[in-house]
Amino acid sequence: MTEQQPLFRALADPTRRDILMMLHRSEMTIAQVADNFDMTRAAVKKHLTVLSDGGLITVRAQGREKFNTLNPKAFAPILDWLSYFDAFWDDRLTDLKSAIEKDIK
Amino acid sequence: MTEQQPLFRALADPTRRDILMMLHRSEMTIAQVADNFDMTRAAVKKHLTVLSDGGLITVRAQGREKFNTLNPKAFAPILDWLSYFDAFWDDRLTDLKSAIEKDIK
DNA sequence: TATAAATGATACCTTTTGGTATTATATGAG
DNA sequence: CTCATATAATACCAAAAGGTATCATTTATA
Repeated sequence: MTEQQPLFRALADPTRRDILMMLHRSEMTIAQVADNFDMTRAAVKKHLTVLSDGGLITVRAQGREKFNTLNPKAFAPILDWLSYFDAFWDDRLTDLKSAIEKDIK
Repeated sequence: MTEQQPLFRALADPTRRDILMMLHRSEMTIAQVADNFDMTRAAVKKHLTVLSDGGLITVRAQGREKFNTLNPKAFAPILDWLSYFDAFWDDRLTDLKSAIEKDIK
């Protein structure tokens, strides 16, 4: 079992979930992310570190800037975990299946 | 937007995720849940309260006991939230779609 | 080179969180 | 009724989390 705690922890804070939404649109430097929040860059940097620890973002240095990029693959373990609760999952799968089959026709 | 913070918060603790796994098998009283952990009943009760706040379990009183039951529907908002990151979602959908199409043949 | 900009690294503070201990209340069994 | 059992409620504690302030380091740029 891969360590899932850093991932769940990373998602537990609303600021961090907001950051992920932003990074979904485009990669951003720390300063750019910080501009969107009413807190210091240092605080935002801490959130980015937690997101990185959870594998949710990757960081690329370019000159004096650091570009933070969303890593969508990191969400997979959450789906895997959710799939354990198959009563719920089955309902969703059924919906999805019928939607797709309809699409195929 | 329904308040999703209590839900994400409830999932952030490993003990609480373990409790959900247990309740997936069958509903349990507080004492029964507590028997599975190396901590006091009071501590377990707190975790159950957080899970209840997140809508993940429902509690039914029967005599002097309280039966805690998993509420799988509460997971839905997480999937909704995940679906926002469609790059990830599309991959999963693609896999799912091919699996289903294969099944149809 | 001098200086501003972007980030890194600490130290520090306050609040929240996860936990215990203790006491009280309600209910089931003799 | 009496006593054990299941839970509730509260106070308390240590550690983690979220945040600020400050100073150092690296990199563009005038």
